[in-house]
Amino acid sequence: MTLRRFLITLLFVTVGAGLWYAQEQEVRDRLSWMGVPTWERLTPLSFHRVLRNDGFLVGWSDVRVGPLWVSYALQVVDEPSIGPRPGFRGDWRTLWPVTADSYQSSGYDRGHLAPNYAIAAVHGREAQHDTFLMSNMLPQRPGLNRRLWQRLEEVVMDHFVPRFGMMQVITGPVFDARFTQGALNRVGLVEVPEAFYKILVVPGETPKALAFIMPQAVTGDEPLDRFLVSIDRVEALTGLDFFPRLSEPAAEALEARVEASGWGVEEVARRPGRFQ
DNA sequence: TTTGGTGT
Repeated sequence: MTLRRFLITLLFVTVGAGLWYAQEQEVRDRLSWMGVPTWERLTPLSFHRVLRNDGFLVGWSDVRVGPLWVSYALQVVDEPSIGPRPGFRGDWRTLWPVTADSYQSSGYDRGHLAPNYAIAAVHGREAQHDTFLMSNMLPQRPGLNRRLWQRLEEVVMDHFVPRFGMMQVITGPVFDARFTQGALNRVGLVEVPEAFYKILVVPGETPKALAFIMPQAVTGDEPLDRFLVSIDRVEALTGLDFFPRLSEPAAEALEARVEASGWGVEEVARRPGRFQ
């Protein structure tokens, strides 16, 4: 009798775990392309766990006390209706006490990784709410956050997405490898990145990709194409492996070089920002 | 405000 009860319990647990796993895979496939980023070599600095949000995924590091990447899809929206900006909020899933006032008087902005406007336009109000979780923030210098990065976000949604119809985006931090410049440089508990990357992919038979790395110290008026890099370069600086399900030849074709032809970058590289 | 913080 007890054995039978045990076997029935085991059956339920197995089926439940299987259903959870299948659903998790389905969500991850929908919010990423060719697999979520993973680590090239497993070290404490590259280890992360995946937080599921409405409209985007976050690769959360308990060592950096911040996200290592976010992944989301964008598509053309004819008449986006954007609700007002909700307030910043802590995320209990991170366990770390990072709250809305954690960056207070630090000189750093709470910089969105998954952006408010684009996520709200494409994925709706609940998703917009999730972009204001502190697990989606990193300390960003105002000149970068409000100016150069804002210009890049605007160009993605207003130029690249209409040009190609849809786009997969991965964005995140680059940390300084030097211990005192990196691991010890924190706002509260959160490690301050030295730069940020953004990878844009147009899926298809011959996928196209564009990658940028932008440092903290910018004026904000720089042309965007000054910051173009290869995906291999981003992988070397972050220790992450992007698009792990891509075959070796396809990865080589997509990641080894800067291939900006067809994107029309020069048309938008000097487009001015909205602020200041 | 398609980004934000500071000081009142």
